[in-house]
Amino acid sequence: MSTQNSAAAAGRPVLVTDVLRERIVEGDLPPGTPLRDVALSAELGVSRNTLREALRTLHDEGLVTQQLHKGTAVKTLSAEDVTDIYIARRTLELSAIDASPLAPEPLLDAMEAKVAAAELAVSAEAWDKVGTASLRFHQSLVALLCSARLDGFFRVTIAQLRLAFAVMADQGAFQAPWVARDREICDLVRGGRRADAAAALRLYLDDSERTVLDAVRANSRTTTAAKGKR
Amino acid sequence: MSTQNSAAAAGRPVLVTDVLRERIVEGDLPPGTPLRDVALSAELGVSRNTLREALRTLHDEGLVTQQLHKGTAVKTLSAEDVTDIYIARRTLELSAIDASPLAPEPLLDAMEAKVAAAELAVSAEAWDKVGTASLRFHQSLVALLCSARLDGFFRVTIAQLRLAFAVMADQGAFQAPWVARDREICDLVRGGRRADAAAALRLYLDDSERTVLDAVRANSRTTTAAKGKR
DNA sequence: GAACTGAGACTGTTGAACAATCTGGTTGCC
DNA sequence: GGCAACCAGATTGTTCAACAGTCTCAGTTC
Repeated sequence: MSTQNSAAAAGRPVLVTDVLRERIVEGDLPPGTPLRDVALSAELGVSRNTLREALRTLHDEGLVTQQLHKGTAVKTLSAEDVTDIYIARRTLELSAIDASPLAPEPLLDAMEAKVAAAELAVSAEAWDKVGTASLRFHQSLVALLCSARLDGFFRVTIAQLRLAFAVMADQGAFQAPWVARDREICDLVRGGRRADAAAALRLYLDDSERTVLDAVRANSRTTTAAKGKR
Repeated sequence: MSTQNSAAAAGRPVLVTDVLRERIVEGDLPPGTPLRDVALSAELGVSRNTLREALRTLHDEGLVTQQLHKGTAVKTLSAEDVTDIYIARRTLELSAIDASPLAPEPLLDAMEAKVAAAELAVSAEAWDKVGTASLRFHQSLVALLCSARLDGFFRVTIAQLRLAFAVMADQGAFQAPWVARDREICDLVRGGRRADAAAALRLYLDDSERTVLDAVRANSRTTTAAKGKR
């Protein structure tokens, strides 16, 4: 009766996986950080085997890299990863707009609620929360497709994208325009103007990809320079 | 994702995962089969912990179900799973046709090669191979999107679909028309007639979904009846 | 300065052990 | 006879300790 499991029964490995995933996508464990199983298992109070299971799941989710006998480390996104992720985003999000006329009303409401939440974060100037809130809107957009599998894939993909966010310089108030564009897209979808919504989303994703790519390239330059200098 | 490095650097857990996945999608281990770790680890010559890691990966891939303290079993697809999977198929495959004009030529050649392989299986009357060969064509279609992540997701999704194939009555020569339609779609894509290709693929997936749904429903009826009788 | 070498650290994997939980059958009671 | 409590075996979830294989890196040697 020590720790009540409020939700459905979850084994320890998934608990540990959730903790580590949170730390990684939140930037607490920056890309490149080695994840030593003996140290982590001691810190989290679980056995090495349990921790290894968690690391394997994170590997399957693309959040960490595993090299035989070299261990596990938080993944550093390459430029190819970013373009790959944005192909997936365009595919799913544009398809979702296509399918929006068939989507049940509650899902559209949920989508609007996510935009509102993002706007709230902006007006509260909680810049560290804005990026996450915006991504939640895009997640709810994909949810219009009504496929749990696509939802899960998109969630994992977005988590990977946050690996890049973690190393980006904090943009502060410069994040507000993204939310305004989220609102525009959301309203166009709700208004049934699919073509306009798709066009706006396309531009949005192009701009977003460019921004993230620049950040990733800048980061890779500094890290390789640091390594070279050493 | 997990089965990429054919050459070296493959730990035992991924080896075991590959073996079990193969047995499952090949129908060797039919849906509902319990996977007892102690027996399996002995049979495969690995420790229980190693086997457990493999089972977790298969769970993450949606090929098995895991209930706390009730163990692991080969997943039985529900009707909802099938519709879910076909939403994903429509989303990815139709998007791939949209993107086909931008796809590099070698990928289009590879796609055509997969159709030819399927046709070869038909003319050889190797009916047990035809379904797999056809799915490989659809995999190569999605590959036109040029996203490793989408490729991996589609591979996993198709593997789940094969769980349904495994319980379907062997249709023998009735599988030939599917390959003819694959050929038609392939040629339309190569000819740049995207709209026609998309229309043909849409009909194809509708028919395919209906077929699989019927099989899954028939199977669930028999299994529930059998359980009730017992 | 480059190649060899050896110690230490870490990973990969195993086997045994124990607690918690599920399952099916048995007992006892009405 | 039917039903509930219950008990024993089986299976899972998790831990721990151990060992071999491999990598890293500093020190040594030429």
